[in-house]
Amino acid sequence: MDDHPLVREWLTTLIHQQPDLMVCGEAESASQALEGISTQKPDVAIVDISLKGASGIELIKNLKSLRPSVAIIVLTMHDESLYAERALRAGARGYIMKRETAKRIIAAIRDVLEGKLYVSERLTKLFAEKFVVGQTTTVSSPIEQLSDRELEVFQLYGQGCETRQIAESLNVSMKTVQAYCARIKEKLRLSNATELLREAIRWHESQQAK
Amino acid sequence: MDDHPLVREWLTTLIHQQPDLMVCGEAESASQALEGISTQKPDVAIVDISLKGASGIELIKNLKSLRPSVAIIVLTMHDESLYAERALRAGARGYIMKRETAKRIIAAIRDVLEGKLYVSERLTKLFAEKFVVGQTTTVSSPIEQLSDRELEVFQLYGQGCETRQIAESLNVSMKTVQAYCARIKEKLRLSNATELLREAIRWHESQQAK
DNA sequence: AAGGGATGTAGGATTTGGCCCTACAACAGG
DNA sequence: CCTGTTGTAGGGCCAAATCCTACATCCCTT
Repeated sequence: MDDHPLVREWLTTLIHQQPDLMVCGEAESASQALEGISTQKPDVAIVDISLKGASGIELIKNLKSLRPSVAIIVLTMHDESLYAERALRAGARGYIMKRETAKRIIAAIRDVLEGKLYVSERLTKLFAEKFVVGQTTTVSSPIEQLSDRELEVFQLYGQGCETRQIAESLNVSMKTVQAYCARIKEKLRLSNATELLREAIRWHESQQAK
Repeated sequence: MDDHPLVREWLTTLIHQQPDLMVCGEAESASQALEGISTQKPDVAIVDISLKGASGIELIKNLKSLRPSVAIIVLTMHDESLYAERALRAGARGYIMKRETAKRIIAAIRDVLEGKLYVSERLTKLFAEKFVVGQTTTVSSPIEQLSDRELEVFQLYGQGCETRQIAESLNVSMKTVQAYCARIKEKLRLSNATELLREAIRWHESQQAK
């Protein structure tokens, strides 16, 4: 599932070229995906975590709880160092960036079908290191300290959303969003909404640039 | 040219399926693109404006000045309402979002090869309207339309000031600053304070970069 | 010269949203 | 088991955004 028809088309073609794989459905949005997965019962679901509306992490959690048997692969342009860990903790079995080659993607699908975890070599090492160290060190950016939900609202602010819109797109009350804001401000040591907004926008722009 | 091999692969395949079109090169970065275009002399260049390093708009300008005969199509995930105008003013002949279908993309290439401009219907209308309304004086950036005072507050917002501080440093009442805001929003077609702040910060950062 | 639009300035009224405090259930980890 | 973190949200207060209106200046055009 991906919200760019282009990428979906490409992926479908690619997978069809493999004798042992088959595409049983595509989806543009989270709800479509959930529906398709219910009726088609695939072994693997490939999702982008930058979907319209809310977060992909949330989607993964939903998928996982509704259809635990479906292995989820995240295919996205977002940088792995920030999202991979969250995605995997949320229940994904693979994380691959769009900048990887076709071969890799097929390899990832095969790995995951066999029950293995698929992540880049770089990440494997990083996880291993983190595991050994016990997470005490390596806080490169305070943004990593944000919880999933906090990060979501942070991102949405960065995209130019307002509190109301964020609340709507996450299906929670504005009060909740404001509570997240308070926690974000605490974690990032920001003193007011303007600063938060500024940081969110900066961060968003810098992500964009990658 | 695109920095996701995936998208490049897909595009190449797609174009090769057309009997009348041919891919003569790919590039991952701006410099590669300039080099490839110099040696291969294509009729059309398809570029993403979210490349590593500098701005894609800048790249378009460079391409345009170095190889005026190459028609440029922007293929990107960035929202047209924000970038299309800049891209076209910078010299591109087409703007299409990745979320469009393959057909559209091929159609865009054909249109541009024939010397036509390719933009979405929505944008066509928007441009037409803008044109009719006037604006004969080629405003390369709508920011140039701002009056002195308006620009001052815009800049101050971009630097991270808040309304109160701006009012103080200009020695006027907050009311006045708010009035400027209203006019800025009108001129830049922004609908609320958050958007204004976003644009101000963006603009500030981009000035910084120069 | 007169009239019209843009500009600098600001008040009033209303709504929205930010901010502080509190709360509570679920879950995770020590 | 207890404590901390996370997701969720209500109440109340007040600052700020929004909407409307106003008016003096200055510049441009008819």
